[in-house]
Amino acid sequence: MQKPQAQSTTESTLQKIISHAKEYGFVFPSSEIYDGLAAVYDYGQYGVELKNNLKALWWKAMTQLNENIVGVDAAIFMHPLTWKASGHVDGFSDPMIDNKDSKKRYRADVLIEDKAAEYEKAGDENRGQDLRNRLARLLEANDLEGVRNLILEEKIVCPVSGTANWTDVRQFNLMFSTQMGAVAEDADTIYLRPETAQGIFVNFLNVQKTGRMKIPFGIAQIGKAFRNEVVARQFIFRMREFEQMEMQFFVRPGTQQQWFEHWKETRRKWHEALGLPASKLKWHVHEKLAHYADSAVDIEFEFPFGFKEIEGIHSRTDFDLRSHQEYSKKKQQYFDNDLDENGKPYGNYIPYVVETSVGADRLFLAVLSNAYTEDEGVDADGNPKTRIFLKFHPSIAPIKAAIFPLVKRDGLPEKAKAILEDLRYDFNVIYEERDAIGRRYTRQDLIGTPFCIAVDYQTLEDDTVTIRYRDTTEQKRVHISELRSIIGEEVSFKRVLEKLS
RNA sequence: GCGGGAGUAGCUCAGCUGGUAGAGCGCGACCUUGCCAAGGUCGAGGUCGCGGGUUCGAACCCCGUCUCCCGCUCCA
Repeated sequence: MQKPQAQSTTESTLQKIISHAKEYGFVFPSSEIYDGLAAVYDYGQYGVELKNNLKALWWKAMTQLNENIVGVDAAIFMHPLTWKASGHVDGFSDPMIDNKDSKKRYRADVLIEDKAAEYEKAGDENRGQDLRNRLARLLEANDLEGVRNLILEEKIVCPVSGTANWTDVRQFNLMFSTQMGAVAEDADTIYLRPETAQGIFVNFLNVQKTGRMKIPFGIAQIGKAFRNEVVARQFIFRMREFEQMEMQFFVRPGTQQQWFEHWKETRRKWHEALGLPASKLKWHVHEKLAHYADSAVDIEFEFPFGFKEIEGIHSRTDFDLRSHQEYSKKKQQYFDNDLDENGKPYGNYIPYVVETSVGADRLFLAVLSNAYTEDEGVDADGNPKTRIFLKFHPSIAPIKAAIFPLVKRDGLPEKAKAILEDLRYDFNVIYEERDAIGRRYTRQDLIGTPFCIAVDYQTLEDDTVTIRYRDTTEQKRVHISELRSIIGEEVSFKRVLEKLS
């Protein structure tokens, strides 16, 4: 039997990347020996190096290269009121209902609101308003059965099947919850944070005061977040456990638009500096804004399955700090000593916030799919073959260089190992002597190692080695003493970050 | 959660009308070799996703279930 043809080349590209990621130790399905866990993945030996490099590069760009941005690492567990204040408890769940005939799913509240709008359009304002009021009361009381009864009572039918054969109304809360404390009945429900941002907002004053931070300033954080997505798909693009790299920039009210523009441009440049081509990046401006935002734009990358968000830049106004002030009863304000146009201090205010938020796993997938390269060429016998390699920017490659003795005797291994010993404290380098040297080159191509260093008989005479470049497969003969500076120059974060200024 | 497709060795797959599993590549050891997936010898690795059922006998037929991919739905 024939394997079904892939629907399109883009789908098979994703398939190839998933297979490659698994086969060469980048990403494994979680708990695979138990059949895996839906939408959860583990990073393997090379994946973790790549991801760590991406995080380090982001961290450097956001904190150390900005005098006024510092980092925090907040706990995943937070006081339950945090999520009341942020709006996630009320706004992060939806009542859903399915029609059994058409198999279509709807938001139950939307169905009823549409019906109300229908009445109003027909001129029956009272009946429409009455319906809305009843819905509001049911939602307030979390009476899902009541919502369903209301749908039946109003004889609301599925627009597709035209029937009223409905399932129960179910609440899909996107936050994971658990209990804190040893005794469950006494315990409070604790949520796993659905975003890292709140860990920054609740520490705004701690950092501002202990760091003597002056507005405008930022707080950066890298950490895990959790969302119980109804549907998690597309490999590591949408996972239930994922990692965010985000920075909240606190600004004087009224200046948020200029800072929004600033970060929008800065962040896009960062992705380009990393090697994501400009042609594969685009803006997506949000038409419908989240409850906290006054401007929002995504940076989208062209994944094998189309343009999708890798980073969001949001102007969050003072929504979060103001809300935390209300719930915590602690003033979240800042005294601004700078003088306004009238020569008077700006004084007390709750800062506005501009947020940049990258999905670390999405960035990983973007970098991996961008790096995946198939080159048509010929093998040593002149037969056509495909050379597959991962074209990572050297600064983020899991392994920076592999050192090979040309043969496994005559003192070449010892010479090669001495080079390894000299370089390993500065770079992630490996030594390999098994198999023919051509195969060793290929193995390094497959995991994206940018440089291979070969020790041959000439090395014993004059201390020179060949350095072979992954992308071109070309070789150059250099002195051993030059290796540190050649590799160091290529893999330095500076090569990436200097493009930002 | 619904619909469609898939699950056999690390990877890609073969396995006929049911008769208790194979190939290529890869992997490990050794020999030979020495610059782009070389050759030879030997070897490891699979309760055919899992659980039931039918049958003398199931990778294959039936039922259930899990996971992945695609399309819906949802997405702060």
